[in-house]
Amino acid sequence: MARTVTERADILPLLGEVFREHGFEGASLAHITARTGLGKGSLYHFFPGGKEEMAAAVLNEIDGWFEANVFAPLRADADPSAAVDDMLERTDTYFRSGRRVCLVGLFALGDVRDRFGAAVAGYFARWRDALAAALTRAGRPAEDATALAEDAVLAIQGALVLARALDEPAVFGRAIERLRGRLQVRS
Amino acid sequence: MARTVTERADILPLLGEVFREHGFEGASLAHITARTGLGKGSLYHFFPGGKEEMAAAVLNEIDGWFEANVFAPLRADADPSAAVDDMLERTDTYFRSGRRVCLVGLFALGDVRDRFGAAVAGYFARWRDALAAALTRAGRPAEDATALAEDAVLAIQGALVLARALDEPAVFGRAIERLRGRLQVRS
DNA sequence: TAAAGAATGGACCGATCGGTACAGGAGAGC
DNA sequence: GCTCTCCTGTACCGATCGGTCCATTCTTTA
Repeated sequence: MARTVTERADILPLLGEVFREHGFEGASLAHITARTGLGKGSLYHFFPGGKEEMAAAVLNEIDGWFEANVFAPLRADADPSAAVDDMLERTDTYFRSGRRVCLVGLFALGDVRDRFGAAVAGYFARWRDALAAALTRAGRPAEDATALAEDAVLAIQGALVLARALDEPAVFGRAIERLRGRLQVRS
Repeated sequence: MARTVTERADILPLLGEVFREHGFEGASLAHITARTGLGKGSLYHFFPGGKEEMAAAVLNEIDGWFEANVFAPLRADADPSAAVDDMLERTDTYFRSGRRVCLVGLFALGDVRDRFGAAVAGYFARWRDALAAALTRAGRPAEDATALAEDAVLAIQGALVLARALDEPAVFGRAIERLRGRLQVRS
């Protein structure tokens, strides 16, 4: 049989797309095989745990990307307010300016939250705390930093919901722009 | 056979619960019959269009509630800033202080958005516009009012996502509190 | 009290679900 | 060439899916 020299990591983005489009329950094996081009045999070879393991792997990959590209810089970058700006820019790019849904947020709303609860909660908690740390380092009082950080993370999620609900991606860009103003260090 | 003198309207809240818990795809007829106590015969008697008609009816009921209790007052109440306060309070009550998910937002994220696109978009658009109208009437410049309204609607949705993701309902209350400050008429 | 229509439960349908089993082809090492 | 491991497609499984159908029962009306 044809061998498709596929790496497990190569198909994670495709799996992510399927879960984003259909949710966990709606992402049937038929959808997954169609999108990835892999038969069930290959799929279960790479992910013996089935759909659950696939979703966990995708969540883990997303988490890793944000940890490396967003959270870590917020916590440790020499220039905290530049790190905040970078966060907004990378977030806008990642979510394709509001045309892409947040898989973690999607899972949070559904009943799969119970299955991936720790991963989902950890992702948002670390985002919020890393942003609060950056704002504190930038000179904000701790209390303001915490509130602002929570507000920013929540606004990003809400903007994704509203952009998709209204089928108006520009909503997301406007929200990011407002956040830029709100998170800026007051001079 | 036992007759359960049920009104169609009486089971809408139960249907809402099932859709909220499992999403559209996940809300199986088995779940629905279990929750409502109605057999498939009765269900299809009330909703000949099946699940799709059930979901549409639930969305319509939700929309009606918000239209009467939130949107209309925002547009026409004599005291616009009191209407804004009422909106926040009723929203907090409706979403059980962050313990309840927004079905419209949930549908917006999933692939069912395409099926109920008009209802979903209409709900959020009318919320945003009604709030903008109230803020304008309260003396805000039109541009500020529009931006503030969009930001508030989006923050409510995001707060619901984050509250559920972190399993921390208090997130919602804090978001509402911040909105109260942001939407207040500056004296 | 009899006929009509609304409401009801559940058997049943074909399709699809997630998952398993397995036979066999491709490539690496020898 | 041989073997051994890795990968692959697919036939198949029981369970469940949304939906149809119908005999039966209850309520209403006259």
